[in-house]
Order: sequence, then structure tokens, then C-alpha cells
Amino acid sequence: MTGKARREQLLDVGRSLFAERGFDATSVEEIAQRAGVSKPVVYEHFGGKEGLYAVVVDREMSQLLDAITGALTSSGRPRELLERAALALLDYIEDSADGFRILVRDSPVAQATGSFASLLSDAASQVEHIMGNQFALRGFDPEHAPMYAQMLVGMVALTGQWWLDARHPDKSVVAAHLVNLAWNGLSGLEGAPSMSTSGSTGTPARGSAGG
Amino acid sequence: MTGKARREQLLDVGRSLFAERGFDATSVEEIAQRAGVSKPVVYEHFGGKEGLYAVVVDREMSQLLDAITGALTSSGRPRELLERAALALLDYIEDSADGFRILVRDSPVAQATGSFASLLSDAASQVEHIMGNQFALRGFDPEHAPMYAQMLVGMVALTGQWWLDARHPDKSVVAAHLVNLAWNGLSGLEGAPSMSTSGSTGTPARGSAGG
DNA sequence: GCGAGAAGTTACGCCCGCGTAGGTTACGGT
DNA sequence: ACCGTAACCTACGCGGGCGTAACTTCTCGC
Repeated sequence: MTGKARREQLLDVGRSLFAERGFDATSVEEIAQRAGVSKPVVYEHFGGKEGLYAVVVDREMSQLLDAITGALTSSGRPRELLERAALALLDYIEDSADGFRILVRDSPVAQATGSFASLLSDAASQVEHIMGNQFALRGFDPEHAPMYAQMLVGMVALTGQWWLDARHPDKSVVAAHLVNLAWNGLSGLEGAPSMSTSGSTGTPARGSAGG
Repeated sequence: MTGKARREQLLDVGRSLFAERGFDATSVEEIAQRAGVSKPVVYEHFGGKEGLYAVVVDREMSQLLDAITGALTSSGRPRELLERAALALLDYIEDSADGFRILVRDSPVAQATGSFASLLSDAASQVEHIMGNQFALRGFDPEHAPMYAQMLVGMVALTGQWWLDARHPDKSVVAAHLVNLAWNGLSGLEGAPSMSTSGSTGTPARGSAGG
């Protein structure tokens, strides 16, 4: 097998194992064994366990970050951006679940350099920028923008983490409900929200429930 | 030193170290050393590293869970319950930061039995119950209640995680803004929300000059 | 004063998993 | 035919950290 191909295979195997067991509990021996080779091959390609892990994390990080950044920097009203960003995350989770598991389940290595927390704060700062503008328009204290950004990011991120296992309802429905909550709040919740891209209908009932 | 006292001391030292380095990276040797004793003492009291860790996690789990459950099962309108639950979490984070760090930073051991994820899903199921009632009153699909519960819990939890390091603004302000977003949504956001009740630990909400 | 037991110590065995040294096969160019 | 190189293997050194065995105070209650 050619070196390049072997390298990619090892990355696949490593990603899968790291997702399943975590960094510490995964041995180089096991990675090699599952790839059908012996240990030194791994060292040949990545210089060690941390090297392989670093590449895996780096790829996943940039993939997810690109998707989210793309969504947040596209043109449209803030509500649409939020919707796209949520959907981007769910898309990523759907077809790269292992990668997401790795990012969520930090590691001693990535802790310092680039962890999931840093990715979240990166996303949050983008949201923060958008919100800062809106706050300025409405005359709110812009100092609170970071906090609200954090709340939104947290809501989306942990909902994604939940959906990772639940996988139901469909991601577009989840995204619609996320936007529903974020936009309308519990007091003005719509019963059956829909994506803004496919038209907006619903029951806008801004009456307080009391109770 | 008496056995009971030594046991408590080891728990303190262990909590601190586990919070700082994580489970794997913390050695029994180090725990013993920082407590001013030798390794076998730890084994005498807890049977091993996992034993000590289990006790630490169990205490933190039940402490936090009790606080949140207490808030969510108290009497009042749902909005007040949310507010109290958020404040309960922030209270816990404030005076037990190390414990919170441990819960967040799961471990290979606790993964199966009781991890932070299980605590979240526990909290979520309580929220879910409350929301199910509200959904029924409003004629919404109750099947979506778990999802909204997850969103709320996620929002609060990750905001707490952010506040763990930020520590600003004051926790009562954070709670007020959490409720603001959850209740009013971005479209109906208030500029300077205030608590509907005073803080549980006697720290009253500070009125700040809104923009 | 003196045994009993609680509290603690030093020293060791052992396993696991990382990383490396040195040898083996296959294949393309000359 | 023959050398060089790329891919790969078996086998080992080594360290760290868990858990334990056997020995030493220290302090009571009598």
C-alpha cells in the first residue's frame, strides 16, 4: 500500500478509535492493529500518538469552523444566519459524528492549543459581532453582547450534542425549533416553526401564558 | 490526625487536583504528597484512585442535582423556576468551581455510571415535564418538549461554563439575562431585565444603567 | 509502665504502553 | 543481474504509576 493511502487509512482508524475510547484509552498498538499494520508504521507517519491525534483534531476543527464561519458570514438577516449556522452544525454532526465526538471529548493534548472550548469561543465571537450591531441599533448595552452570544452558542452546541445520539427529529426541524426558541422566546413560541428558506408560517401568539 | 479528618482532607486535595489535571493525569502519589502523607494512606481510605474519584464525583453530582431539582420543583410560574434553576447553577459554580470543572471534564471512569451528560439529561427531563404541561395548555405538540428542554438546559449549562472563567457580570445579572433570552427571545429582548425574585443566597440584583 | 490498635512509612513487584533499533521483503531504474 | 529505496516487521528498552507487604511510631485505657 502506498504511503499516502496508508496515512489516510491511519487517520480514519485513529479518528474512529479516539471517538470511541478517547485519547488516553487508545493505544498506538490498537490503532496499528486495526489498520492491519504494526506499531512502527504509525510512528513513521505521525511521529507518535499525539502527532496523529493532532492531525485528526486539526482537520475536524477546521472543517467545522469553516462550515460555521461560512454560515455566519453569509448575507442575510441575523435570523437567517442563525438558522444557517445551526444547520451547518447539524450537517457536520450528521456526516462526521466521530469527529464531533472527539471535539466534544477534549483531550489533555488539545487542551492548550485548540480544543472544542476554543472553537466555541471562536464561534461566539462571530455571533458577538453580529449581535453587537443589533444591540447598537436597538440601543441596548453592547457590553452584554458576548454573554448573549455565549448563550446562543451554548444552546445550539448542546442541542447538537443531544441530537448526536437522538437523531430525531430531522435536522432541519431541529434547526427551525432552535431559531423559534432563540427568536420568539418561550412566551412567543410558535407551534410549528418552519425554515425561513422555505417560507414562514406559524401561529404568532405573543400572549403571555401566565400560569 | 484522625481518620475522619484525613479522609476529608484527601477528598479536598483530590477534588482540587482532579479539577486541575483531570483523572488520568493525576497520580495517587501526587494526591498523597500534597496531603502530606504517603500513598498507602489513600488506599487505606478509598481503595484506590477510582474509589476516591467516585466519592468526589458523587458528592458534587448530588450537591448540584439537589440544588437544581430544588429550584425546579419549587412552587411558582415556570419563568420563576427557570430563573431559580439558573441561579442555582451559578451559585454552585461560584462556590464549588473545582467540582464543576470535574463534572464538566468527564472521566473514563464516570462515563458509564454518572457523568455530567447524565446530570444534564436528568435536569432536562425535569424541565421537559414542566414544558410538557405548558405545551399541552397551549396546544403545541408535546413530542417536542424534550427538544426544547434540551435547548434550555444547554443554554444555561454552557453559559455557566462560560461564566466559570468570565465571572462577570454578577451571577444574578447573568440569570436575569438568561431568562430574558429564554422568555422573550431575540425579537422581544429587554434591554435591562431584572430578576422576578431576589437571589437565593442573599445577593440582591444590582440595578445597572442600561443603554 | 504496657499491650492493643489506629495512623503512617519505606520499599517493592508488576503491568502496560510508548517509542526505537535493526532486520526483511518488494520493486523500479540502470 | 544489482543497487537503492519505500514499506513493513519482530523484538526490545524503558519509565511511570498502580497497588501491596511488612515494618514503625503514637496514643490510649488500665
